[in-house]
Amino acid sequence: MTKTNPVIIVIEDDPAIRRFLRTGLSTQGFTVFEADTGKQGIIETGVRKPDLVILDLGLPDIDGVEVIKSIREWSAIPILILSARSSEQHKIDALDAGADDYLTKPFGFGELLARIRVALRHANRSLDFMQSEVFITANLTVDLQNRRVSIDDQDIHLTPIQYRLLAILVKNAGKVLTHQQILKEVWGPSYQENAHYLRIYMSQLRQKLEVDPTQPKFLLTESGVGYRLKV
Amino acid sequence: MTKTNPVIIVIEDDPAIRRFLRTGLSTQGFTVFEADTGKQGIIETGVRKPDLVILDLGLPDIDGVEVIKSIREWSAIPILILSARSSEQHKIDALDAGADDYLTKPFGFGELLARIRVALRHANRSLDFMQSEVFITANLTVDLQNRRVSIDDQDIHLTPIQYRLLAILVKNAGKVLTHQQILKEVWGPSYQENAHYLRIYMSQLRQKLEVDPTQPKFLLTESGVGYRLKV
DNA sequence: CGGTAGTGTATTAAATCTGTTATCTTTATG
DNA sequence: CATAAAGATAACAGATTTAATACACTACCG
Repeated sequence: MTKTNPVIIVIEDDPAIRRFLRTGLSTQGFTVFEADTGKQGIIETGVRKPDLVILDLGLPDIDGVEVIKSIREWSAIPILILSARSSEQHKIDALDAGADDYLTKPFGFGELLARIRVALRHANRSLDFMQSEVFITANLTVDLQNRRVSIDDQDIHLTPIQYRLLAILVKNAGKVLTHQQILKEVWGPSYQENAHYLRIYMSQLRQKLEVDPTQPKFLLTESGVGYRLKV
Repeated sequence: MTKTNPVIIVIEDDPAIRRFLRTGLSTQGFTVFEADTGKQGIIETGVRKPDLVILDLGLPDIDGVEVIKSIREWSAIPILILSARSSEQHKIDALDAGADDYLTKPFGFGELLARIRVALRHANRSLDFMQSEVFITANLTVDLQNRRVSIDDQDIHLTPIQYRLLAILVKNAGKVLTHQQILKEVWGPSYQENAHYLRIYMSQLRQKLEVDPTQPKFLLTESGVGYRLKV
């Protein structure tokens, strides 16, 4: 799992400011792409799918508000406005068109970074809900984020212990887990003696999840050792 | 009409500015509550559960950044900073502590409103990206933007707590929310013990929204864990 | 062949968790 | 300050989950 840098697109016609932003943001660990016109910026945004757009409102070709609207037609990417115009109506128009923040030139680079962090924070929060890594084998689906288990797209209700047991198996899918490990994780450290509870609940899980509980397809027994979830 | 106004808490020690904000925001359709100290503001926020907090950093009792952190310990409510201090470091500190925007006095009221709209937009977008801001299942419709709940196109009146409870479920539709999470979001951080309040209000919600409250179709119980709104 | 260790399944009582009603208190509002 | 709406609290009935017990089955080995 490699952590990739956040991607930022700078849409700005002034080469000096562009350069200032590029070098500054790069050293802060962002990957920066640039565009010097509104049209170009819209295209770049569509192609690169950045994490954030920094947009100068004073572009030569299109009005900045149109750029905002155009991006908002298909995306909720945070848009941060840079502008020399400090008139209130400009700010209101841009923000209502879908911009997330508005900075008036001249601005401090530290403040810009802080506001970028705010914007990325927002974006990540909404992303949290979407990206749910789901475990799938054959007809079984386990969604640990949403605490949801389904078989053939049909929701299966599990009791807390049954779920915890399945969850630890999913988290270690493919690996053999010893009775000890499972008991400690699911029931707590003081239950390590009662190994038969584990069999009871494993049986219940199989009844609910396996097509033929007597011939388990994924909830496998490793005799004398423990259990394993087949991938 | 079920529609209730968005609630804003103004934490500000200067009575003149407080009055200015109260009258201005009220005429714009917001319900405004006030606090003149940081401590009071934190308490009010916990009790009222507003949609947005407007916070003056120059409070007499506690440092504004501490107020931000205190609220952020339990809630993601948008916080908009008003401040006479225009120093960059102040802005960075506040934004990194968890504030969502920073306005320097003197500010235009129109810009304040626009930035409030941005903040509310963010809050409402937590799950549904740009698609319908309206949640629909079977005969139930929940419009978070307009705070409107209807069943078979018939408006249903919900009390504030009932609505917040439903709203948090809708925002996390499909996901299991623990009692703790719900209590924290709906009643505030100090109510995490009183899990039975949750049951009472869930019961009320079911009475109002489910066809057969004894056989819930979307307001599902996850015994021992929490509740979930079925998608 | 019998015994043993490891395993799977059914049953049930106890413990825990949940739903609902009723009542009292607080709050908003004219 | 009276009234209505909403919220807090207490009490109890009902449902679910868990723990505990019992018993059947298999494979392996002497």
